[in-house]
Amino acid sequence: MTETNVSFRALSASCKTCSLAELCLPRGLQAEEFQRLDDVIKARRVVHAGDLLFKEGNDNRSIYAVRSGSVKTFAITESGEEQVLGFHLPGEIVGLAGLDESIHNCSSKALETSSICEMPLDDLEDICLQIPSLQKQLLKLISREISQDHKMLLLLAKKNSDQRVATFLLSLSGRFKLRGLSSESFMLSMSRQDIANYLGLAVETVSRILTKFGDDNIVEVTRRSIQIVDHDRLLEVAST
Amino acid sequence: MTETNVSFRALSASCKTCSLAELCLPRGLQAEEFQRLDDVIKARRVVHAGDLLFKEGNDNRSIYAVRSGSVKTFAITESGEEQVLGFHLPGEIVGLAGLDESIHNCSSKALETSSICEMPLDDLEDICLQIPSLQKQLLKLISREISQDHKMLLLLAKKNSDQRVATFLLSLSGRFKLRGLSSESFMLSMSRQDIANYLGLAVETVSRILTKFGDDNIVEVTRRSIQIVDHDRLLEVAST
DNA sequence: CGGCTGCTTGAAATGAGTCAACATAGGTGG
DNA sequence: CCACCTATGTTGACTCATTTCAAGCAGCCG
Repeated sequence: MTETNVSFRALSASCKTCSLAELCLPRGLQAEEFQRLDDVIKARRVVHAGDLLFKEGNDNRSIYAVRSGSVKTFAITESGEEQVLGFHLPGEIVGLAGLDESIHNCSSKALETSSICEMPLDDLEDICLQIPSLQKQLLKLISREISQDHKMLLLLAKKNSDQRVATFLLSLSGRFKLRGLSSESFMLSMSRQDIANYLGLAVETVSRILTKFGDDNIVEVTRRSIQIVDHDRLLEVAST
Repeated sequence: MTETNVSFRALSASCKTCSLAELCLPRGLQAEEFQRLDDVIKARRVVHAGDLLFKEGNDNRSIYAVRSGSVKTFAITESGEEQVLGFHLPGEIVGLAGLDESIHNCSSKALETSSICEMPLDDLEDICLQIPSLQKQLLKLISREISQDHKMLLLLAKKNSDQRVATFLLSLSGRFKLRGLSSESFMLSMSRQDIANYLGLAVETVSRILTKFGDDNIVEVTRRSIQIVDHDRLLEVAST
């Protein structure tokens, strides 16, 4: 086995592991190390809209990589309502919040037909001990998760409804771009209900704002298809 | 060096490290391991109200344990406002969000005269490789941080102002209790401004609600001193 | 072709914010 | 030691953004 770094191309070529890019790419693993990581990963699994990836209270500690499709994570409040905590697109990791107490403290559901890779955490922790750079990378990912949550706290605490929706659209746009997809034209895989829930707004408010953005020629919205027409104005709205 | 587990009493006896209970206690480190951890910790440091522990963009990656006093963490928004992300009481760890990108992505400021232990992350990561249980414990702590943030997202997205303030008081109460302090009677080290900012409310709203809780004989509030009179009613308000 | 679910739109209700004035505590300096 | 000054906190009146309630519309599936 050679000592060359595993490139993004090589990762992508490996069917089982291509969605692990986020976990191992930034530091560049040695091929041997990469193989060890590869062994941990269970075969990918196809889920359909509404299927649960994992459930609050689950004792099966794993993290999941979205290969294709999309999922949402959510918690259930004392009063039984759902709180959407985040949406996860292809290439992103889900389940990093569930490392405590050996159980997941939130649930995850597929928004559409999706392909998912599962990595049992016990195994992952073990090879982290063997591959220091992987441990660092895992910590980084989790830390990034916290940063993301902090952005969300800020959004909920300080931004008005226009800013929230604009920020949401820009976040999706940026993440699509990162994965090489169109940042200006995409489909929403989540319902207005999910968006509203996530942004702490009423469905009606989200609907009204999308219509308004449409009237103002900032985006073109047709049902779940989004076309960002004026990226700059959207940016302006998001931070104003 | 004996192989006995380090007890809480032993930890507490160690001046330098007593606030590390949260990091090493739950799994019980061996004495030798404990010594290695102890070596990482820089001497404790006394900070005064308004002093910065660390600053956004700092390249000095460390986590901090609050030994006495209290601190807040906060981020600065694009428009220059402050967003309070959390308050940290004695025995709690600060700075877990800053492991990514080699910089802290939020800042931390002392709310009163406080004693703080600093642990450089590079050293901590190194000994994590030698002490697997410590790695798990660190992951758990970070994961708990995420859970806490999720609770906060839920609060900001779903709860009204009464519920937010009630939840806040109960959170403090519970954390004081956990550290062996009175859960029914305590001092707020943070200003109304900080509370309001944290809860996504206006100062006036926080003030009004505290007054109302006082009128309803749920708590007694005198400036920054809080006495919880009717814990059950407070619980009821928080979740209603 | 219904019927269902998800989305949009309008009108009315309301919770929280804003603005402004006032109160009190703690600190400073004459 | 007292008088003043500034910080922080409280209270009231008014405004407004967002929610709630209610109705109508459109795409989709059996």
